[in-house]
Amino acid sequence: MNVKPALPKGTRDFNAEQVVKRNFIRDTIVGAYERFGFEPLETPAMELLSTLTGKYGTEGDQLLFRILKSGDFLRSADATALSKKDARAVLPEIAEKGLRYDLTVPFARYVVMNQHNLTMPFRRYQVQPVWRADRPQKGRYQEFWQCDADVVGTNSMLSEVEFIQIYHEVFQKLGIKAKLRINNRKILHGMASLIKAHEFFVPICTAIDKMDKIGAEGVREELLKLGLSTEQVTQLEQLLALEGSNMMRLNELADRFASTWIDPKGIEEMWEILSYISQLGLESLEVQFDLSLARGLSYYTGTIFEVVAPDHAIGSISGGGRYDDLTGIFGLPDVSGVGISFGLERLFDILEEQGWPVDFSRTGTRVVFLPFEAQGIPRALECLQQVRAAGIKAELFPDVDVKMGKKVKYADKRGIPFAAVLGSDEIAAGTITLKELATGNQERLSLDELVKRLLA
RNA sequence: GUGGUUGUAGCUCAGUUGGUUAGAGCGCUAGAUUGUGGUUCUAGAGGUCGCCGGUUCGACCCCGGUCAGCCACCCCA
Repeated sequence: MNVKPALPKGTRDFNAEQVVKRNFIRDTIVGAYERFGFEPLETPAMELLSTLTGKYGTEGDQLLFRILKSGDFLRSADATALSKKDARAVLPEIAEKGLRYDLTVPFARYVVMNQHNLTMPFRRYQVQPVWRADRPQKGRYQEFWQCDADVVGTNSMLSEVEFIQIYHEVFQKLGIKAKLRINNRKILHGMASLIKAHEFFVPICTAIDKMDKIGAEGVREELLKLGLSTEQVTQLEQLLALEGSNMMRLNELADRFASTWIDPKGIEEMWEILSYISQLGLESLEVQFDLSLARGLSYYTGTIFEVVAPDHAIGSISGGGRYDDLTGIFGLPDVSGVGISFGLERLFDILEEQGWPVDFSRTGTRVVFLPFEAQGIPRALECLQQVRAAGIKAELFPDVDVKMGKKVKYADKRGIPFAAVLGSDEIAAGTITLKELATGNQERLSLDELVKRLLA
């Protein structure tokens, strides 16, 4: 009986070319992280559900992949829960582990577990896959890779400033035109308080976040549907419609907050960030203080980041923010953290669309040795040792019985630029015939000459 | 999780109101070419029409279900 080979929904294989390209993105990001002093961390694919649940909002909890207990787990499960056929009641009985949903929560767990061994502020980066039971779409997968960096143990806005510098560096190196949208949850809270509708904080955020998708009119309708009065909505719209530079809008907002005794903390934080980065001259990254940015994981409490590529309709390519109490849930209060996360596959998709900043054609095997018959193999092995010792990627075509035409064809199909032919003539003369596939030119060379030629 | 849409050869796609042996291009294999690939020519292989069930004398085609891709919503990298 044959099973039909298939992949689970929302997962993919990566062939050689894709892996090389993905590694390029990964190396670019990791290189930036390391230059900023972040050190690596890896955590398990699975975490206890007690670690994961409740961190991502009700939506997020539904997207968690749960792992069934081993063994005859139904026998020990609570009978009444099972009899109700209520998944929510049964799940805790039959599953205690889940696949991680992001890298930030496992990081927070790690920080708390290792708090006595970590020197604060603690900075780490982490590049690993995460899983979400979401419905797949373009640029949206059930298994995807995140490239995170986080700093915990400092309230300083310099952390935010550093992440903006990292954004600048990474997108410049990748050649992606990027726009960083930045806001602060505290400012959003202030806005909700200003219109005296703080009890609607979360739905207000989801509504105004849709600004660029459904427009001002659509947002207005959503807000009214929440039960806000026309005056409240109008007041909110005035804030969202503020014009001018980042600083001008921030100052205007500060005035309004001050006149109504609203906590200015968020404003101050944003002001600090914006003034630092204005001195850094980050020309190739557009930074936009955007009051309509209201998304992000539910644990964010301060700064929130989102990066979009304006030339590509693929959603956000990076997100992040500050979380004041993520470690508090695990028993370590008063440790503020801030982090960002790049979505590897979305960056990949963008670069596939617009082209890559480097040429990957020279990354594979550079020369393949083609002995005519078995007598050529010892000579080929000897040559290969020397060629490889010189740092050249080289391989041997192992089957001598096939015709030379097929051997050369192998080189051609693999995209190997050079074929080194070893026949009885060459062996007798102590030479190698080196054929350049692209031109068809070939020349008889000594081994030293061949190495020199391949290094050119 | 909700709605829509697509699913035919390795790939991109045709397929007559349901009627006998389901086609094309590219790719693949072999030969022309027993020390040489890419061009050309010749021949060939490859499909339980996503899967399961139903209607029918008969289903790639109609109906139901299911799986997967894509799109919109929700949310997000």
